[in-house]
Order: sequence, then structure tokens, then C-alpha cells
Amino acid sequence: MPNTLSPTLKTSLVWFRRDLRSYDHAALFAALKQSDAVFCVFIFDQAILEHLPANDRRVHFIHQSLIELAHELEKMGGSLIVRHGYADQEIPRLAAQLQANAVFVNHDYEPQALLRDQQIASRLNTFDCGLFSFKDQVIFEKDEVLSQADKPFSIFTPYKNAWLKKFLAEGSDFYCKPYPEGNYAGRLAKYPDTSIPALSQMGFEDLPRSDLQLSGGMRAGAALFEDFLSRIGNYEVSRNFPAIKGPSYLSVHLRFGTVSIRHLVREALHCVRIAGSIQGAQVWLSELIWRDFYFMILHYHPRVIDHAYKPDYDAIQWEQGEHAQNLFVAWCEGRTGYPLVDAAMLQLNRSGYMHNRLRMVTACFLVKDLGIDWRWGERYFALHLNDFDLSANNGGWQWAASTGCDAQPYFRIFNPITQSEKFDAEGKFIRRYLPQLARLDNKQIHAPWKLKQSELQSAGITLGKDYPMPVVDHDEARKQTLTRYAVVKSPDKKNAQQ
DNA sequence: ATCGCCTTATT
DNA sequence: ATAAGGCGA
Repeated sequence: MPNTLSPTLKTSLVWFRRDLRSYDHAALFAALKQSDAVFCVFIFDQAILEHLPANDRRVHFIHQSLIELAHELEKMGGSLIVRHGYADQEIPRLAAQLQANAVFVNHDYEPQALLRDQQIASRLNTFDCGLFSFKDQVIFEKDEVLSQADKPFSIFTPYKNAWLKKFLAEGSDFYCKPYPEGNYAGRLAKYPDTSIPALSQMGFEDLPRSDLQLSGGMRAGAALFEDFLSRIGNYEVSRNFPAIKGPSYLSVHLRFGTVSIRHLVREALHCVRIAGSIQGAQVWLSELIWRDFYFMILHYHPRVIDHAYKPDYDAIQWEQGEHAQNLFVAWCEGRTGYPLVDAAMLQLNRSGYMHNRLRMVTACFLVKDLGIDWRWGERYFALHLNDFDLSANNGGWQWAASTGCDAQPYFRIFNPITQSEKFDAEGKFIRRYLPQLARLDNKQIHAPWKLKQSELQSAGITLGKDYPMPVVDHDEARKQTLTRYAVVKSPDKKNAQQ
């Protein structure tokens, strides 16, 4: 994709994708700086939407975000064109219609998106319209953080150290300075038709009220961040307990660009210098660096999309057939009989969000207790997580399955009961999603099948009726998993495979 | 070439 | 107390 810039352009089009904000926006700023007139567009891309269910929450999030984005662009003197169609047709058509000299976008790193952008670039080329693409959604991308041998890192900690070194070497705000769109806002152009298609017109349903806790838009993102900054000092500890408000909840806003990564990093670094919040802010900043790390991994190793990062691990035989299917469905629906796992899956199914600790617990359970291929779980998360991002989701699953770079060792198998006792000691999270277990006490609630009949009875529970019996025995499953993973052990690797 | 180290544990 | 193996300097 061309990245060199013509000195001056008459008319440009900024195509918004996963960067739904009007401030600190690399492509918008670049377009404004170099053009006389700048139009803005968002495409509800059928190539993506046609694979989504009618009640997909993310489409709502986007829709909500667009209403605010359109409003903000109007306040700046421009407007937002919103179309429903195939992006690879709509963008060239609109660019031609506007007689645009260039289309400006921010990099989208996913393989399918790269292909789409290449195709669009060549279509635009047929009428001398360029496609200019910018780094926006990460601090460092691709080859910007490499080892001393100029090779991509595969271990997070040295990557993080190199990331921080590079970042701090230039002074703390060099890499996260906001783009000042306001300097050129007068160049935004108005478009006569600014209607936004209704969700129903595009085949999507209204969501039930209970699902509307999810608020799209820059303002909602900023409010979450402000709230989080008052808690960031405790993040290091509080992030581990799903029943309490520990995380920032910004992941969905990072996914759709309703917050700016540069803004988040700037503020996190500021907090790192405040006595009371040093540790929490450092740990949270690390999470943002993980995000860059997994984008980098996907860039260098696109095969991880459907292969283990460690090739040897592709030899593992996962459970197949009807029994595996049944176990998988039980996992999806939160019917495994392990309360913390089930509560976590219900959280995902009901809200499109799952606490990060629980993502590890449920992922590890699927792979190492049920013996099911991590790709099945990855696909389920991809469909249901509001904040789904290919690189981070894949990285997380491969970490849990021990197939990834810098993953947990294969013999580390989370004990779902221990995790429950440690991180939901009072059963508060479990009770929120499994009220039928609410009358069990704090010790009993983590493993109801271990209780005496009389104890269950006094809590009003019949196992197998009010709540399922466990679908597997953890200790047995653990042994099977160690056997299953034996194929990755050298030097007997080859023998074990036969 | 050697040495320290590796996100989130478990029995 | 444990449990590989290899990354990165």
C-alpha cells in the first residue's frame, strides 16, 4: 500500500473503520492537513455483517458510536456519510462520485482486512485516487520493536522492556502526542445526505433493555476511563477478582477506537509517576503493551490464526466426535457443573463481556479439562466478545492452551476449584449468575457435587436438576491432559506420535 | 557460550 | 517442592 503523500490534495475521503472518534485520529489529521476538502465515511460492510447474528451487540455499539461521531463531525463543520453495502464497492464508488484524489484510512492489521484494503487500493488506482494508510491503533507496530538481532521477540518481557526503552528514549510524549485536528477543522466538507441506516434496515434486531449496559461512543469511553483512573492504583490486585470493579472495561472502546490508545498511554504514564498508583498503573500499561505485542505476533506469524504458534503442538490430538460436541455445548451454555466456569460463560452470553481472569479459567477448562481444540473456544469467543480482536483473542487462547508464544507451560493446568476459592472466595460472582446456588455457603459454593445430600437439601438444590453434575472429574482430566500433551515432549516426540 | 529468566499454578 | 525448554543479551 502506498504511504507516500502528495503535497496537496483537492478532495479527500476519510474512511472510518475501527477508529470511531473525531479526535486524535491519524488518518483524519493527515487528510485535513493535506487537503482542501475532507469528506468522512463509514461503511456497514456486508462482507462482515452477513456473518453476524441479528442480535450482535457489536453492531449496536458501532451504530451508537456513529451517531455521536456524526454529531461531533457536524459540530466541527463536516459530516459523516454512512452507507450499507460491500466496502470494496462502496468506497471506490463514493470516491469516484466525490472526485476524491485520495482515501485516508488507519491501518487494519487483520489478514482479511489487509486483503480488502489492497483490492480497494487497486480499484482506486484506476481513477488516480490513492489510498493512504496510517498507524493509529497501536503505539508500536510490526517492526518497530525488535530484538538486538533485529528479529521479532517471542517473549513478552524482553519485548516490553524494549518497548519501554524505545518509548522513553524520545521523551515521554513523543509517541503519544495527540493529533490536533482542530487546527484544520475548517477543511471538513459537508455532504447532503447524512442519514444513518437504522439497524432494522440492515437486518439487525433491537437488543433487550438488559443488554444495553454497553454504551458506544467517545463520551462513554471517556467516562469509563475517568472512572478507571480513580481505581487504577489498585488495578494490580483488584483485576484478579471478577466480583469487583477492577478492570477498566475499555477493551471494547479500544476495539472500535472510541478511545485513543495514545491518550490512554499518556494518562497511564502520568499515573506511574503518582506515588499511590505506581504499581497499578504499571501493570495496566503492561496490558496495553500486550496488545501491541499480539498485533506484532500476528503480523510476523499469520499462521497462528489456525495453527499452533509452536509447530510441535499441532500434533496434539483433541477430543472429537459427538461426546466432544456435547461437552463443548455444555461449556458454551454454562452447564459444566463447575460453578465459576459456568458463571463466567453466562456472563459472556448475557453481556458480551467476560472478566479476564475468567477468560483464562474458562479457556484452560475447555482445553485442559475437556480436551477440546482451543480453536473451538477461540471461535466462540470471537462470536460473542464485544471486544473481540483477532490478535489478542488468538494470543490469549494459545496462551491458555500452551501452544502460543510465551504461553503457560503445558503441564500447568488451572484447577477450576482452586481458582474459584482464590478469586471468588465469597462466591459473590457465582451467585450473581447462578442464583440457584445462592444458599450454599462460601465454602460449599465452589464444588457443589462434593457436598452431602443433606447439605444440598438444606440449600434447596437437587444436583442434576437445579444445577448440573460436573461433566468431567478434574483430577482424571488432568492426567489425561498430561498424556495428551506428551507428544510435545522431546526427545520421545516422534515415538509418542506414532 | 553461558546465564538469568520466563504474566496471571498446582499438588 | 515442583516442572521443560528455550529465548535474549
